[in-house]
Amino acid sequence: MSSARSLSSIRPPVAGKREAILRAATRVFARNGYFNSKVADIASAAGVADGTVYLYFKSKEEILHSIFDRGVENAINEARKQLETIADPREKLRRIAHLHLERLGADRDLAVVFQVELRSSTKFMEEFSAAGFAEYLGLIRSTFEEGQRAGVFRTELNAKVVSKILFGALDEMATNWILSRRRYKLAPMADQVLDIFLNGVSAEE
Amino acid sequence: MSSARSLSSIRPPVAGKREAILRAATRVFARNGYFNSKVADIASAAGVADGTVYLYFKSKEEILHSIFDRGVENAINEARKQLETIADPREKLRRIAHLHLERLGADRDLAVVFQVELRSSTKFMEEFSAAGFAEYLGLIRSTFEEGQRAGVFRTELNAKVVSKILFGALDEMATNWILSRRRYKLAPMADQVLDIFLNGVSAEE
DNA sequence: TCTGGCTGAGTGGCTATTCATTCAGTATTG
DNA sequence: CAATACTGAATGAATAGCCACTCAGCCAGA
Repeated sequence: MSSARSLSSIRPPVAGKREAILRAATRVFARNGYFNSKVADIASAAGVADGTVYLYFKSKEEILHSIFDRGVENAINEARKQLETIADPREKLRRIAHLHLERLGADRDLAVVFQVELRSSTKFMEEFSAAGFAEYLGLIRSTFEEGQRAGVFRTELNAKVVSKILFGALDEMATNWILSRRRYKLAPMADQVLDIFLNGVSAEE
Repeated sequence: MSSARSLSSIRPPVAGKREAILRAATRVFARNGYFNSKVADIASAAGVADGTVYLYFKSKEEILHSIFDRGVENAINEARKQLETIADPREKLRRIAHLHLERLGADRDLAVVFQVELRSSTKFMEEFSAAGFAEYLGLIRSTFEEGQRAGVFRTELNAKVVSKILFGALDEMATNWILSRRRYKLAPMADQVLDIFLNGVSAEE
């Protein structure tokens, strides 16, 4: 906390602070849980004073919201972009699954926040699901429907249910990965899930 | 609370109160979330004084633990019992899935606590998962392995991963059901999940 | 000197837990 | 049988500690 006068000013003049707080909050939330995390902890982890947090965020809750919003937005954008270059709906789903697990597997703290902290209350989840989550599920669903029209997926299946199954399976992989003390790679699980999933939903050849 | 002198003594001397508190707590946690629920709310919902809660439970957290413990124990016992009467591993898995969704679908408050409140922090989840959750996943896994030995499921699949997929899919059905404002029956989803799942894991015929 | 980003000690509100007290009901005594 | 003492479940007011958020000023750069 003792700020070296000359070095401290090297920091990027204005920007960065909001970002630093978000990153610090992700780490703190991941370690202690949202409700057990003190704003003071976040502030000190970010290297700013308590009050500074309130210059960038209205409340502790808004910090959590921001983490989620940024995360989902990035994920969806990235997915949308990559899907454009793929034609086969099966490969599209495989791509989505990979991105999903790669992203979470690359940042354990972020993963904890997404898999655990964001589900702390129905109120949270309802607000959140209204926002980006539904859109994400929708992305899976429309890809699946595309495959049904193309004849590669069984048409008698309910696309809504199917998309939940895929999402649920991936989600469980992520949650289990977090809770496991064994350190393994998360991303490769995507293929195992997709293998079973595609086998289950594919039309007869 | 005004105790009619003669009638009050008819009440079961000691029991009942603990149960009432657990039920009330389930409702209160489901509505407000664990961290936003006051012990005083639970007490008044149960029709007892604040202090009485502490005659039956060491702390607010222990109440949550108790709800979980009782729930998982019941679920596993019931599942084990029913599985004895079934031979076909495919039917066993179907049975498990049905029981899973029936149980949650029958008690929305309990479902909320299980799907949302119990995941409020890694600390909780780690403690909990150590206990009953792992056992539950194990039940699915051993059933699947039984099917592999019997030749009805593809033997090259990793049973651990497969059980997570099935659990994850069911879990997502339950969570979605809770968050949906649409009122539909949860239990029938089990068949849709199993249809795809079994199709995905079955050995060639 | 002025501006505005930043600071961090202090405030107010909140709530888990405690514990002195009450009071049925039950045993003991005369 | 009546009077008395005892027991412990239940109560709920009081406590103690916590922590999100505020704000009066500080300081660095222009």
